Amino acid sequence: MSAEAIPSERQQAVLDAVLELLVEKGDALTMTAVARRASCSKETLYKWFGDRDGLLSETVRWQASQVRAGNFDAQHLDSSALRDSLRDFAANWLSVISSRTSLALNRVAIGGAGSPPNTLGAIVLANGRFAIGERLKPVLEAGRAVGLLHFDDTEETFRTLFGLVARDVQVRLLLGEAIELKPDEILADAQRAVTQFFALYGARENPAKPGH
Amino acid sequence: MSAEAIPSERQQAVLDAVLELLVEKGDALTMTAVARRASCSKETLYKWFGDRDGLLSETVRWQASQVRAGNFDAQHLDSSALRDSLRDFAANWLSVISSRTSLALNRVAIGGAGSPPNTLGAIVLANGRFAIGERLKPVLEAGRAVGLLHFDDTEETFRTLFGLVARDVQVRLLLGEAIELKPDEILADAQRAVTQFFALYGARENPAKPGH
DNA sequence: ATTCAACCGTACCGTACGTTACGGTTCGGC
DNA sequence: GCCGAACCGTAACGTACGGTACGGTTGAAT
Repeated sequence: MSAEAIPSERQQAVLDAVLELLVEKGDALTMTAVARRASCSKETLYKWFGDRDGLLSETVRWQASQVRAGNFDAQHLDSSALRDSLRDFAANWLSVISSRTSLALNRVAIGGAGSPPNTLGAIVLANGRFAIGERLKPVLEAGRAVGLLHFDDTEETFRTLFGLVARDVQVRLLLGEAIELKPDEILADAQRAVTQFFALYGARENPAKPGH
Repeated sequence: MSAEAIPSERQQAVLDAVLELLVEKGDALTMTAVARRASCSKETLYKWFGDRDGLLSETVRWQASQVRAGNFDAQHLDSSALRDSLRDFAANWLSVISSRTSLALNRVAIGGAGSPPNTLGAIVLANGRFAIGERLKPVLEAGRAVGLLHFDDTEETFRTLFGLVARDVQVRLLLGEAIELKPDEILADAQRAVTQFFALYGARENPAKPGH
């Protein structure tokens, strides 16, 4: 597979097997185990993906292609619509970073990010943090255009929103703490983050009252 | 070494060698390389630290014992003193999580956090995220006691401050992005985080004007 | 001077994994 | 029905590493 090609159905099945094993075994994933789980030969793995790193890279892209959340349209943008969009984004982001597959992929990417070439880390960043940023910035700027938000630097503003949403959750999960996020907790957390975000960047009329 | 003992000077030299190699080689650290770098025998390594995991655990504790920042006293607590304390905390925390040694240790801990027993991840969390929380909470509560801060849940409040300080920096660094944080940038970032924090939790007189 | 414990350097063992090679099988095209 | 490509299952190779064993050396206590 070249870096741009879409994996065939058979190849997708292999990549799903990789995801399964990554969740189960963590970085102790072996090519033999992948071949056995996917009922394919190791020779095929190497023909399709080049080497172990290529297989993992393709797995990252495959998983990323599955979590693209719905787009946010900038139509009928009043305050509550913007708040809803941001809340949905935050909730989606929280459930992604706390999903077992995302955690497993981030772990192997981080574990291998020590010494170059650091292919996995770059791919994860491009498909995770930066992809979400590019999808959200138009929403923030649309909110600013209609006077609902006040800020200068879109990138900086997004980073603050990112911090308010993720807080210490991602690092704690990556380090193995067993945090269970139920759907309603995720929604409440997302709501809190958005409320705080509007307290910082929202239009000044109707000052928010954060704190609990 | 038992889990509680203080390493001897010779042992500290070994642990420093581990830190060096961890920064250089990442998770590809081998016992042979440690022995060679530290000019000691592998037999001694195993006698002192039990096994590879024990060596890494002791290294985490050793590094953590070196980054304890100065305590914050709650005397003469006016608004600017509290802001300074929080800013110093934030700046210290940013420089710690962006240091090469901390990054290397977090990477190996995260890489091994996939499958139990996850000793390293727990140790890193206890000495990092949770230790900093326990040291900062008294400051927040002292600020609340004198009416400078308004909040209900100390833990929740700290987590928000954590998010405002770290934002996406830690994850991006862990994934291998080459972000250089100069001291003045760290200080400016810390200042921004504290300003935003006071906008959310500060006393209502003198409303802050965040955004840049 | 002797003893003894700690330690260094190195050789060694078992194992596990990435990668390659090969024989057998399936299946679409002719 | 035949051919060739793609693929499966497995065996094999080379290497690298964690962990152990052992002889030699130092240095302090007696």
